[in-house]
Amino acid sequence: MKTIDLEDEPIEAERQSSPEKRGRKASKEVRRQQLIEATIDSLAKRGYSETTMADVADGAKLSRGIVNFHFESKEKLLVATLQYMYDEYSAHWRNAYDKAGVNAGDQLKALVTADFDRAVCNKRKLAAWCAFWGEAKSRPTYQALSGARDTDYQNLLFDLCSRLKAEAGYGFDPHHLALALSALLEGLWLRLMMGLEDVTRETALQAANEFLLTTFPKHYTREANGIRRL
Amino acid sequence: MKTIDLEDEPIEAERQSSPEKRGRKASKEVRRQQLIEATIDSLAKRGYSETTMADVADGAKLSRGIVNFHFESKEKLLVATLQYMYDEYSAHWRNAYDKAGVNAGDQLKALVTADFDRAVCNKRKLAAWCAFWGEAKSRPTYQALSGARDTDYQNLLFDLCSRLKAEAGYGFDPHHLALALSALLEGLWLRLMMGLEDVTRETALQAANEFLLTTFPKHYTREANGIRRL
DNA sequence: CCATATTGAATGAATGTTCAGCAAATTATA
DNA sequence: TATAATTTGCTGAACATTCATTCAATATGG
Repeated sequence: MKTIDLEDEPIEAERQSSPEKRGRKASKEVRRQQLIEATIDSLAKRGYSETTMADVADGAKLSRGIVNFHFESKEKLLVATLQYMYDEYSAHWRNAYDKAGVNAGDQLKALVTADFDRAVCNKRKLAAWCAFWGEAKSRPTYQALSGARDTDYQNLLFDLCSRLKAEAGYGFDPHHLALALSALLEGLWLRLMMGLEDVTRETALQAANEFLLTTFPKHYTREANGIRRL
Repeated sequence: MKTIDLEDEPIEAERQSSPEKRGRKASKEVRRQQLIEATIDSLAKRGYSETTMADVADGAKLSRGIVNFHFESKEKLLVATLQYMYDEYSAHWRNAYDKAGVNAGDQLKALVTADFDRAVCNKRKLAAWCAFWGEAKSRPTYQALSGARDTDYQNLLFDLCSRLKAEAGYGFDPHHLALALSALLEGLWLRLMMGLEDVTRETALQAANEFLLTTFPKHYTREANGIRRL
């Protein structure tokens, strides 16, 4: 009855098998990317505190000193990795938003759906995000980048809540609701990452949709497979 | 217009200034507790990866070897600390629940309010929780204890959602809604911990109440200061 | 004194960083 | 085209540091 939880790609998948110069001598950018991917792997597999330069180098099948050559220190590698994930996530939701048309209901639904897309929401990435969250409080450098749902995202949610409220005369406070919504999404990510219970990408999305349904009853309706805008 | 955000107690507050034997030779239990508090301090101040035995010992104003004497290893100290926070949180919500009477609406409101009580929801504790979350995925030992909102809590939320639904004929799926609610609470904690934006305990609680209001419109009503059961 | 708690220096393992040297790619020269 | 010179990417051993753990010596309270 439950779709055999789509265990996302194995953590160590050969990701960039593109024929880009592999053996020796790849371009600076290719190597940096390769090392960043290896870092995400390591964060996901061993956690922040046990991610070592050696493990990253091994994961990239390169020598020990390589990271200090392309990045300069472990700290800078980690910041670059976080920046990469941040940029990727931003591009992802902006893209979903742009494709959603002009209707606020559609736009909000698109944002929520995008959040549980395999591209950004898989064990590997979620584990890496959480590793950074755990260190963010005590590291100013991480703090700004750790909240994937940043100011832009938050403002957009607020704008959408306000528009839906104006359209249907809901009684809620759009500020509080936007905060609740982004917290809900992040909380669901956390649950997914923990991997306890039987929470899967599907159930998480259903829970988020349940929120949309009960909060904006005049905008959405229950469908066989998710929700639909009225 | 905004209450000067109640910056919770300073991280290094002299917590147990009780005249319990302080100088030399305290009982086993007193020392353990003292070291656990120092561990929470360190986790909050420096994060998991930079929490060292030396820092814990210094924080407790004791010598370097002390932790290995009372706990046995760093690992066991950390597990004991997590267990302590877990027990404390559990006792806190159970207590709030027991005091809430027999009405499901009151009980749910009590649980949500308890979640933002200073006793369990302050920068120090939230930071410590988050430190563990960041390591939980890669450490089976932490995994079970890291989800403060455990199976019992989740089941209770489900039960309450179901009862409210039965009382007022709401259309939601109680499973999904209970998941959404617990994720919302955890997500708000995460936001509070990050300390970005202007999210305070008050705004977080308001956002959670906004959720209750819109989801259970027949049970709660907006009040000057929060919500009230109808 | 005896049992127990505590100290703090010593130890050894783990790990980030450095760097001299090597090799592949690229360019210059004949 | 062949060869030399140079740049650039990469290696891995050596080094320095940090840190958990051990333990012999010491202090304390009963």
